[in-house]
Amino acid sequence: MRLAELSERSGVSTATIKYYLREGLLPPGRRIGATTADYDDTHLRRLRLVRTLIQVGGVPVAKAREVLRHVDDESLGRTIRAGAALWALPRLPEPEAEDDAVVTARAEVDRLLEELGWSTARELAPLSPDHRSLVVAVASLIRLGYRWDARLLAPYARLMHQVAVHDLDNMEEYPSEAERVEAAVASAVLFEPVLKAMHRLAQEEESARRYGLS
Amino acid sequence: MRLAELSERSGVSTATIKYYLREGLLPPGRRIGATTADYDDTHLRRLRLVRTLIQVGGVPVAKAREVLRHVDDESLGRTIRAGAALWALPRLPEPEAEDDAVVTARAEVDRLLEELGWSTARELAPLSPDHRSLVVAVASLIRLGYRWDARLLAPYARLMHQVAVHDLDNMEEYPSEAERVEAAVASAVLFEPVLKAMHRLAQEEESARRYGLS
DNA sequence: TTTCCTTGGAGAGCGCCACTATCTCATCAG
DNA sequence: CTGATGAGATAGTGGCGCTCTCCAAGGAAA
Repeated sequence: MRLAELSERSGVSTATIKYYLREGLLPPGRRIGATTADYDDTHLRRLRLVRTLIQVGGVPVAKAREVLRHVDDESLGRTIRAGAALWALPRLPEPEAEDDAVVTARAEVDRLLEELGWSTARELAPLSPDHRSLVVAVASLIRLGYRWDARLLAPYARLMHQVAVHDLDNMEEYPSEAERVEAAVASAVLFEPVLKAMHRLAQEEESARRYGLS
Repeated sequence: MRLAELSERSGVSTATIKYYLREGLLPPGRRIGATTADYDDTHLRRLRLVRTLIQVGGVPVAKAREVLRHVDDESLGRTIRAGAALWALPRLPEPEAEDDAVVTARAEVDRLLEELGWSTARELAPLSPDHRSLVVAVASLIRLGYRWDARLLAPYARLMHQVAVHDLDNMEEYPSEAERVEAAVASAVLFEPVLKAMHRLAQEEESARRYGLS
């Protein structure tokens, strides 16, 4: 199919598609003439993934390119490939300074991981952007005066572990390697809005049950 | 305290504080002279909340102003006040068109709520931005070819309900009304990064347990 | 063949947004 | 008196996701 058709089928303007091509988010079409290129379903699929990353996931274009580079890197094994792609997703900004809140937060997070027995997470702690994010978020809570210690955090973490078990069970359904890596990225990005929305709906529901709607 | 001290204690530049004052995110200080105003701990506390909303929560300035307006609205009862503040938080953009994916997603979400017995969420569905967000996110999943139906979503929703129960238990610890409303907002905004980070750490952990680190 | 529309490609521009720099003028401390 | 500091207002900056405009070369319709 040509650019115009790709645009029509995806609902993305040709100008934007050209932009994505330029930015390397979408591989170029197969050239079939000096002024024409041919796009296929893989382009359509990739375009939808790109739009999802950017519009739903709020992933900046530069980060999306990095993520997709890992997704396409066939030289890597499955776990590493998915891991690299996920680690390239954007997170909270670094803590500006190693202040008291950050130090306390780090200690609590470390204690939490120990209590949970998440040995891999503990080993990877210095490297993992997720570990850092967690520390930053907990530090913010502390700075606002909410005292969240490992004991309070642990039940949430255990619930998230259950969620992760579901995730991986679902992921294993997909037959090909590439689909599983893509599914890992898509679920990481799309699952957050889903969980977020469910979380707030659950809060509304539970709050209405406890206190009514007044 | 004066502006300079507020700036120093919060780590936010005086220029930025002036900007927040102008934008109405921070109430003006008590004027104690033609060229001086006095700020107190409530300003410091509010400033930290504003920074958290903007930097950690990624809430745009205009939205933050709206949220805070509800937080400060003493004419409302507790549930409505917290609800209004939470509903003012930003979400996924509206679906561009009511296409097949959106229709299917809406049906699945409605079925999910019924299956869960979340009657309040069902009543509020047409109004709730969270319901809409959930539909948009599920529609994206569908558009990407992942068939998530109510049966698959339900376990996640039940887990989120357990999380919400914890949230409200924790919230009840706070003595004053204002603190509880603020805590509701702060936990909605800060809890998402916490859950997100925990979710990804849990995925890494579980994935390493299943497949090793190779 | 001629005419006109479309294509790929590339640069510049736009609109939004969160600041940030600068300026003015009034104070107030030493 | 003087120099620093404060409040207030305006204009500017930098990043980002597009979007506009132009161009030369095809390719299709008459």
